[in-house]
Amino acid sequence: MDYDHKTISLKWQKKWEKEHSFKVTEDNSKKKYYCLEMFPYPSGKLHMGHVRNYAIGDAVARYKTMRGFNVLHPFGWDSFGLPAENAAIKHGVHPAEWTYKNIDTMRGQIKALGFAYDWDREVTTCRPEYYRWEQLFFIKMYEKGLAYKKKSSVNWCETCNTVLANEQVQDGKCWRCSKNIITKEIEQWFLRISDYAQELLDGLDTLTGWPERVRTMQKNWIGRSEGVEVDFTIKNSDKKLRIYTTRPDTIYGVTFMSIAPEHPMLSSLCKGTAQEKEVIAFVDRMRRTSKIERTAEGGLKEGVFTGSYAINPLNNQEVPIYTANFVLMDYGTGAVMAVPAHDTRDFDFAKKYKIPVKRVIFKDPANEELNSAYTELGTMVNSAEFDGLNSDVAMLKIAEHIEKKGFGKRTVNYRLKDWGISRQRYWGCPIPIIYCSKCGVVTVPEKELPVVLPEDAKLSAIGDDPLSKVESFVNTKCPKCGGSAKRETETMDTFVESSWYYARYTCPDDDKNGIDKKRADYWLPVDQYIGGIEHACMHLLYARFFHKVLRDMGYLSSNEPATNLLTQGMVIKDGSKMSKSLGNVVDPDYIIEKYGADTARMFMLFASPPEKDLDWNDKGVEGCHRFISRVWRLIDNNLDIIKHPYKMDLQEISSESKKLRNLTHKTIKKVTEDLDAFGFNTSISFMMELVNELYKLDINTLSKESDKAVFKETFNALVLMLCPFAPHTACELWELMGNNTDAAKEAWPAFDTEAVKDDKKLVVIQVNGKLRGKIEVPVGTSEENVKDMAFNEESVKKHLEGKEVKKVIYVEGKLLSIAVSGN
RNA sequence: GCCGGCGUGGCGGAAUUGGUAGACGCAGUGGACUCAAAAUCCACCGGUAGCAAUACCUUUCCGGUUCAAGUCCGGACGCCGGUACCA
Repeated sequence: MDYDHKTISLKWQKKWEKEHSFKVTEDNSKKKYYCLEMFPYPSGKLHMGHVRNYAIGDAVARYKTMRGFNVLHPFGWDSFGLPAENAAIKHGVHPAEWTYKNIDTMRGQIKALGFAYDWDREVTTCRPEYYRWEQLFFIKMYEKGLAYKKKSSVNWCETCNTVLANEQVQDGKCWRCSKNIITKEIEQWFLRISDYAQELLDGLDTLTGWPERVRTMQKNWIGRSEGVEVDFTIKNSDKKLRIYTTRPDTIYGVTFMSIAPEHPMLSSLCKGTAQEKEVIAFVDRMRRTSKIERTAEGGLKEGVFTGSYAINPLNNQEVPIYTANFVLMDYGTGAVMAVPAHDTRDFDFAKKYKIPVKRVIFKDPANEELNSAYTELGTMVNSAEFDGLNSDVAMLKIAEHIEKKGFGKRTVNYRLKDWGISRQRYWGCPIPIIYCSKCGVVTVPEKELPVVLPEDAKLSAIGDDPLSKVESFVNTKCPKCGGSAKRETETMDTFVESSWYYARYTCPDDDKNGIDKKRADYWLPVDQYIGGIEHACMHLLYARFFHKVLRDMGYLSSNEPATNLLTQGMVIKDGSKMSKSLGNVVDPDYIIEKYGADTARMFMLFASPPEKDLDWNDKGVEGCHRFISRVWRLIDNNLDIIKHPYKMDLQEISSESKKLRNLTHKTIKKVTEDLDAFGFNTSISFMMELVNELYKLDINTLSKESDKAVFKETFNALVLMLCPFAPHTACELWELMGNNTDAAKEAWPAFDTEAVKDDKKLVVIQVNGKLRGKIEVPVGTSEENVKDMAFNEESVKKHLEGKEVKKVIYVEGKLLSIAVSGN
């Protein structure tokens, strides 16, 4: 019977669907294993990156199932977001219609690949059954002070009268009307992730199952720094300007100050001075520049003198105050002391505006010319009583001095900013807030949740705070006083939905609290999370934050969402990332149709290790297809032996069979070990080697029952090992081989520790590091005997003639290295 | 600029963590089967010299440590990813 991938795939997919084969429930008698791939945004059709992600996850889930774990492997849709709205604007389809259509298409594709998902747990984030809980969490966060409103800047297009996402800004211009965009300050909702900065940082040490580079990236992203806040008095005023510095040791080298253009003190600093006009013009120009442009890499450092001076509390020196584009209002205090001698940026700025440079740290006190800022440690000078100290010691002493004198205090700062979640968009989760002219900001009562996204928003208005134009939505009653009130018309960032979906999967039907603590605690944390490296900082940090918030609100008990993380590489074709714009996209449907789901999945795992980028190659796919067909033919041709219940007597088997058994068990051992380490590519290559050997075997030599039993044992193991990679083919073969059990539920084959033992070892002989011979020795041969054999080996002997042996090193059963001298 | 990562045949990639460099697959070459082709099966397949045995070279480049380096250390070059000028 020929290998017919279409019929086989369909047969098993139907069976899995009908029987809910991968449905799981909590079972305390088994060890749980929660395997999760990052859920997709339903953008239209599946791309190869998805196939790769889910092929990896499915191999893990199926393998762990066979290893006896109670495996939770769910799937869902991250279905709120900008592309649905863009489609609405462009094609006039309702975002909901567009989204659900895409979900149906993609679900069909996923099912055609035969992944072992528990479809009874499917979650779709744009449905009220999902987002109502998000609204509840938001309200609880608001009550705890974790959600708050503040003014914050956004990209604003004055022509379209709308907020733009960073990706909608192209070269500082609006992507739709190509007009310049400006920075605008508006009131927005924030989640206080900064409250958890220290815990998020400390937690990284516990995440030993995460890639080191993701932990490093998050650490840098959180960016803890220890420094000092110091108050500088303004000359001719009783006002003080507070700055933050991580380098108090350089404070005697301050020659000017820089403050952000948005700094609240700026207008009073320049008021009535000769510079006032210039400052106002500068601030206005900064406002007219987009956020992106202003903070662009390698951007020009510029600023203007405010006309005011500050007094350095340590030496009473007067220094000019500038406003500069590179000082950011939302980090530290929005003001910095500038030390050009010891800070690169300040150095450039001082050179440009001819501000004096004063050195306070020297490496070598001899006259060193300064061509750039000296940022290293050294000896203190020009720093009053701190002269002569090492700068690292001075850093501490000066900080203490500042605190003692009341000039300021030591503080810890984080780069991590609070998470702005307001979006002036339609296709998102409504923020459950009501504004009442009498009662102010009021939360929607729990029993009135969900605040359902109205379906009748005008598509033409989408992109321009659309909810504000749906009167039936906006106008409501105040839950407190009953008077007329207005709803919040902003929706939440879609990163909010993806911050807790993994918890919802544990109890997707819960209608009491959103998260059923008992079930959540059984399954969480996720044992293996799999997804792209691009989510290293944003999604993965938000999810960690949310997890801790949910824990503190009593919804779950664990501290982190996922114990192990695998970051998979991109799918590349012809040297660049597969993308529609480059026209190098390979359609998964075509591959499934031509070669079958098993081949498509196996190639994804075989072509490269999971963390690395995968180079797509049509011919390579054929290689995997050939392998699967080779296994099929081999079994199909020998079914009469394989189906027969032969008994194995290890005393009876021939030396040929002993060799085969040795190879089989070694293969089981290696495949198992590599699967535990996600070495899918090497696992598959070991199976290929086994199959290559089986093709060389002369079946006619299998005369004894025990030899046939060994042959049969090999196929049993091979087919079971194939399950995580090519489940349809493996299940079909298992059935053909006369088994009436489900291969996917069978126990993973175990290797026989006796069978993997070799009775001979190959010892490699090196002379002065060069390979000069190989000898086969029985296991257990003494070092002396190996040496004797090696020194008598012809190929070795001739390299030793006339030379003095200086050193001989023996690595048991592996290598003998001889070091000689002389010619 | 800063941070993180990578560099092995014509190509994707292996290499027991310092111990035979190039497993496995693709492409290629030769053969078997076939009227022929496809499919399939078998063999070869880093470079130079040689009929051959073999010798020398070879993991981006230069240097170091070691009996032994793709692997460790120092430097250079190249590529990829992240990026919020973080005081």
